[in-house]
Amino acid sequence: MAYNHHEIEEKWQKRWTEDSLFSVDVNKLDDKYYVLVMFPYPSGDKLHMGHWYQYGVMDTWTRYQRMNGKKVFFPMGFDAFGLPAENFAIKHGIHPKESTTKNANYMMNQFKKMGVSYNFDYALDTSKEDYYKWTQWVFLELFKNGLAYKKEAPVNWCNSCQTVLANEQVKDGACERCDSSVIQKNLNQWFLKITEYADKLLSNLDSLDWPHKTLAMQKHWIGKSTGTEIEFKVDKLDIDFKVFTTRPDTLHGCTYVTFAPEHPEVLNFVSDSQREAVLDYIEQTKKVSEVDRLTVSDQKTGVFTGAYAINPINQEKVPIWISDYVLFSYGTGAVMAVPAHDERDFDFANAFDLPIRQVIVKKGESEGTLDKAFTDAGEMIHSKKYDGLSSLDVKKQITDDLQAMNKGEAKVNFRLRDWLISRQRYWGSPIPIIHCDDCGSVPVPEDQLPITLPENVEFKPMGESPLKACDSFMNVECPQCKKPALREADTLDTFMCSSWYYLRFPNVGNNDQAFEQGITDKMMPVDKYVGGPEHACMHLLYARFVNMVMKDLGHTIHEEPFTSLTHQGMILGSDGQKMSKSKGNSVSPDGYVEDYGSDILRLYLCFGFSYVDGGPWDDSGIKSMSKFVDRVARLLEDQKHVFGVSDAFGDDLNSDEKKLLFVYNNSLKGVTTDVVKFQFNTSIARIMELYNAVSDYLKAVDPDKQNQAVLSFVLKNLVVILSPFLPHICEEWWETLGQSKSVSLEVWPEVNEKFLELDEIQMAVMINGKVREQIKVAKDSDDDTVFAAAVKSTKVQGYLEGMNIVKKIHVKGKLLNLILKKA
RNA sequence: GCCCAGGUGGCGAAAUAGGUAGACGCGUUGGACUUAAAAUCCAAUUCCAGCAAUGGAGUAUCAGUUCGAUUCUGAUCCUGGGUACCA
Repeated sequence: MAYNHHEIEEKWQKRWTEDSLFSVDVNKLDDKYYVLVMFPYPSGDKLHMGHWYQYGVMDTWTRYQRMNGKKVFFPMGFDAFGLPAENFAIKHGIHPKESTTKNANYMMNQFKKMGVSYNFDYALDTSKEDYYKWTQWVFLELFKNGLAYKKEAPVNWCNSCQTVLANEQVKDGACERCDSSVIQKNLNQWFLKITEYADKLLSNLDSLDWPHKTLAMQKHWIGKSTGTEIEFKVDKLDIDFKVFTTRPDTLHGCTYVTFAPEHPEVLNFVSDSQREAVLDYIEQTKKVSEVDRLTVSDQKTGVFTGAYAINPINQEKVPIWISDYVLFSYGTGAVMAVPAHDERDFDFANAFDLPIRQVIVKKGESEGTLDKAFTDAGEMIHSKKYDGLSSLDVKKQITDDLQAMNKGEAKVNFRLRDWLISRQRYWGSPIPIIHCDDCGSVPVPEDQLPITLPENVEFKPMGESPLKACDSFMNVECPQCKKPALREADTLDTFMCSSWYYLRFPNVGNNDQAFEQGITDKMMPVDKYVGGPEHACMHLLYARFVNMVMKDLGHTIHEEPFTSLTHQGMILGSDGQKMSKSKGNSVSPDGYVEDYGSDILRLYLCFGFSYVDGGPWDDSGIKSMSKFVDRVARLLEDQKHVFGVSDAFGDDLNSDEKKLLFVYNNSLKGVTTDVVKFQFNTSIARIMELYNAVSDYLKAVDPDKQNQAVLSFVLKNLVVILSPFLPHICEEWWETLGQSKSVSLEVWPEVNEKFLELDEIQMAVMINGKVREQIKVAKDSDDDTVFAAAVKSTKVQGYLEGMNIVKKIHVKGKLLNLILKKA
């Protein structure tokens, strides 16, 4: 049963398409099972080994689900807008539309050659008008409901990409895409109010079947913190300001107040004598922030403003400073400094000789000199009426008291910031807004969508959107007052495209709506979503947000888009480093597909790694996959004669046959439970055990005594079980064995527990916790029987000599442990 | 610094409601077949000692709980991921 992988791959791919074997019609699909793998970017690198790992192995998983009766919807598309195509265009002078279309077509072809069972009828491309028309619609829905707004704000600017970035797209102060350093710029940009959904984004996490790690990352990224907002007054001036603190219990220990340097209020109370120093410092931080305000240093800097604040709890007058350790963008941009109980305040107070007053001590201890801030809870001191109380209780009391005085209230703050979606780049969806001098930002009427991206544009990055230079695009009339107006020139962050694509898939081809509620409510949520962990705080957060908004606007009934999430691991270069062109360690799958075939590469990717971990690429194992498949092929060839025989066998089985059926059922059980858990490596190990058992049986039993019915049964099912892992080869085998229907239409076999119960079991005999002997006993033997069997062994007797048995521990079916002591 | 994972043979990895550590595979070694090689088949393979039977050690390190710990508890070290003054 030798095979030519080129021929059979082509043959079966063609057959699958002709017979529409994996096609579904979402209109007729009830009780759906929506499987989605994060769609790729159509880059010039085509499908690389990582893609194969992600898409090939997930296809196996999906084929398995289908054979288990799931009515699978498994679409695929391209996240085609984005910087790489644009940069490629700038470098080589090929239009992004041309290069992405070419790459997408090529990659789609690769998918087909891979033999994946996608619903190709539902493919989409985010850079095509029939898709981005609706991305623009999604934006307008947000805009019309007050969730999109434009504001002047300090934003992250990547000089190399010549565009702004959302907070999530900045990693360690560097651009997530190109790794060059990010600076701050004040610009007027579009934001989406994701912060309005912070609470729901956080609380819903508990209901998701997602990796613990990812939930933790999102939780941390959202960063909810519960505290108190306290109103201070500037001494001698009619200025009030608020500070946010999670430790209102330390309010009596506040010995100064610090403002962020860019806080506009500062200029209203700075004293004349300090004005110059303050302005200097503000200038200085502007410069520093452009270099690396990101690096945390213990060396605190700051300047006294000459003004004083009045602490509302005790009317105490404390100095107001400015320092860059206070962030303008978080809380109120000003903090009450309690050096005794906050590490940053402590460092600052020491640097500038400010007083440190301890107001909490460890319970039962008295006040001492602090060599660092005491941040734990404890017992109140120097806090007037609160003295002696537990600081934990005082948090609430003091907040209540402040509220009664109208000087404060409980407040929740989030670390999450609004999502910046403007990009000063060409290759993205235009933002459907028209700027009119009289009417302001006017949404493009829905019937005018899509705002088509013009093709004849000079798209060299110049710090502002290339569309700005395209007069025919820019000049329009205002939809409201009909006066001349200008289009928004920025394009949408590509994360906007991928934030709703799962809603579009079941609706591909619908030209009247982004998604039809009847279909969407039926098809959503995605039952299994798979993709890389690098999207934990970007795509996965944005998608949840957009879906939530769509639900609140009544377009869908599901609040969470992805019920269950799994991250595949990453295939690294053989040097253990992330594969990249610049490191020269990337590995192409194409050569292996050519030499061994798509099935063998897929099998190796399943077997050689644990799926969620990934690991360095090493091709020394791929040959062994090929050898294994050859062995199975030879076995089937040798046993060809049994396939004409009925596979019905009776109860009259000898021990060899029972043994074979034990391994068969045990392997099947293992594969059945492991595949759903993404443990493809152990699944294949179980199948190899089955092969070994068959081969042992054939060696142990004379050919004329071999039970052909049992063999026929086991071998047929071996092909069935292998088929999700080797889709083409198994189809070919299945056909050769005389089957007329596709093997992928077979129902996954059921485990027969009867054969997993053995009459006689092997047990370990331990002496003082060490395994010394193996005995065989009937199953369900009681303590005495097992003990009797154990002491029959001369080896055990040797250990017992001159010893007393102190204790016997019998774990049924597993072991007997004898605890001995010298007599 | 903080948070979260993880550390098991020469290698990829299995096994955790506490119960025979190393399944399955790679590699290596020996053997069969062959004029020879490849392919295939058989056997061995955690380490140390021993011809062997066998004995001892062993799941990052050190303690602890237990008849019994890769699994539970505490401390330490290392690797990876996240985060970076969030008040």
